[in-house]
Amino acid sequence: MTAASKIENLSVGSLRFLSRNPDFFASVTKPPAPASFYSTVSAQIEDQQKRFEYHNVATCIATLQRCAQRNDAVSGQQVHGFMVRKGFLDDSPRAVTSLVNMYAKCGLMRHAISVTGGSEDHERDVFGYNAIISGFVINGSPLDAMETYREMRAKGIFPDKYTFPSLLKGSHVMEASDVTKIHGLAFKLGFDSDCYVGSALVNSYLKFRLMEDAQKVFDEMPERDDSVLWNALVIGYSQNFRFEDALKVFVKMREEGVSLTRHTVTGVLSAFTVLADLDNGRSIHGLAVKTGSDSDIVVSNALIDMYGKSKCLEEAISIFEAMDERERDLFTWNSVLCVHDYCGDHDGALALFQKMLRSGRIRPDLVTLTTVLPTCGRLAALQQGREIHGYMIVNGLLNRNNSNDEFINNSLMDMYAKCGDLRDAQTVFDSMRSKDSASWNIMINGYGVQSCGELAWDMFSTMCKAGVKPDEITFVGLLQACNHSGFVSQGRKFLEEMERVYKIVPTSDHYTCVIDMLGRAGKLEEAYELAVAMPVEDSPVVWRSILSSCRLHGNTELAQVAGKRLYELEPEHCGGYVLMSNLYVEAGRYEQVSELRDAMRQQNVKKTPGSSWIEIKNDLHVFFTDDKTHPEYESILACLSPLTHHIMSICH
DNA sequence: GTAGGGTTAG
Repeated sequence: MTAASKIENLSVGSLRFLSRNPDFFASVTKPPAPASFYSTVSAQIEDQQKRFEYHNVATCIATLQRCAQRNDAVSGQQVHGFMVRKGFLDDSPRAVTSLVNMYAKCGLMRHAISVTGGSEDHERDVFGYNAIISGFVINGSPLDAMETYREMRAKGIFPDKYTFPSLLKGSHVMEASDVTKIHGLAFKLGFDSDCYVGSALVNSYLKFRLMEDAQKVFDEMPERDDSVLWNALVIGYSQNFRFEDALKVFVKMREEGVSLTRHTVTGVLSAFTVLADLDNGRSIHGLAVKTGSDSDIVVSNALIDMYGKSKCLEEAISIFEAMDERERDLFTWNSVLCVHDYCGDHDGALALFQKMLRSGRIRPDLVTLTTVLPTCGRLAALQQGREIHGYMIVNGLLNRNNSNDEFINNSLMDMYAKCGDLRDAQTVFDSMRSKDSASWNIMINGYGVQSCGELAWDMFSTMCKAGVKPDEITFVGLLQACNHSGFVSQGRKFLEEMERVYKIVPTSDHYTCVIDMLGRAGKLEEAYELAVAMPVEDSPVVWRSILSSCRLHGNTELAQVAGKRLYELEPEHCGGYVLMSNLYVEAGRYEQVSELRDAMRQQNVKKTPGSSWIEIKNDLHVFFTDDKTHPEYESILACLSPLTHHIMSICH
């Protein structure tokens, strides 16, 4: 039993008794602990007690603050006993407040409550209420804080300027009208011009997206030289996706000479991260270096995120490498893992994950695992994915009734589906108590890519019956499923119903799926007509798809049209040239082939050879076209040939 | 009194 839980096990009643009978405090047992630890702590406490004999209320308060910082309820309790004996609590509301804060910060709210009265003979004053309200908010019970505030108001006790910031910190569980009411009272009492109250009000309004109210509070502040006030506005606009306003505030802040803090830097960086605005992100990095805030761990994490989301993996890595290994926190690791995955370095992401585990400093949490699972999926690393699943079970990260359930299970399902293990994906899916649209989408897509069109289709019907609204992604999966299974008329029907029945406007992705489906099925004219007539802009993907269908069905005329458009859209990309070249080779038009090769040389287009690979017992085996270098080449071929023949016999 | 990380398609 830990010292803190031992104290928590004393009932509130017994503590009240202790407060009134100071001598009894002396008999409270010392914390149980291993001998070496015990002797050190006990020596420290005795030492402190000796010093207290000569000390006053002020030193007690200072000690309590240290106890709170160190989460050391045991020493705090010793100080408590001493203060009771000396009668320090009787005439110093500040002393009571420090004591309450100490218990609250150590997570012992029941003790905090008992110290500040609550009994009939010992009424709580505004200081006591402030401490309790703040304690509830610190300990994640903002509703209790609100209740305490109402009780205080009902007793006719007026809040002071310290009440509002604490109370408003829990405003995310309130109604917007509560904030307005609190604001009204702060105004009446004249506290709304206090900069702490002001920034708390700005923050609360921003949480409810009431930007104009927040801006008004800010504009009416008599003194605006406080960074926190500005930071609140910058961060608020940023989080509400009003990046231009965030930047305007930031620029104005600079003009007015308000000093930047690490909070300003992270706030404004998050705007540039979402916008993937590398140039401005870099400027902020420069500013962070100038002001010295780049050494802050949160700033470093935000920089990793910014560079990564701008696809500058190397710069993200250099920030990560420059950090002190002991500073790197969970956020750092999660950011750097996510960024590797985002930039397509899936191998790097898995290697880093292994490094994180080996370092032993930071334990992966659910965010880490939900980041790494899709990476496993993309690499088809089923074994690693399974190990992570096992880790989650062993560490009790699953089966918890938390709000992240869908997130985690969706990542697991996706990993299994991408690795081709649809049975396990389905098992996870079936075990989920609540499913969101992503859960259904993952299964629909999973069945779709495995050419299990009917199963994908069934999933879709069940999803609709379960009352989950399909979204854009659902239809991408569904149309893909039709494509892979050759359900041409059904695919066409879904595209038409999307807008008419489900009120979802098809995007270029949806058209691309259908065009690809039509092309593969040999309906080249129809595919071409749709590409020309569709109400969205055409993309290289569309024409590459048509081009490869032309090759499949030997249509050189349409191929030339598609090839021309593809060249207009992306002259530097090799895909179009390769497709055209193969097509000309098959048609025996070797003159055009050499023309194409010249064009490629002129444009400096290079073709990276495609490869496939498989991982067996931690060994990676890679294969290129016409590559006979594998030591087991002969036996692989012996297995492969009958399979190829079998597939061909089914297809024809 | 203020700040940072995660799932589904293409």
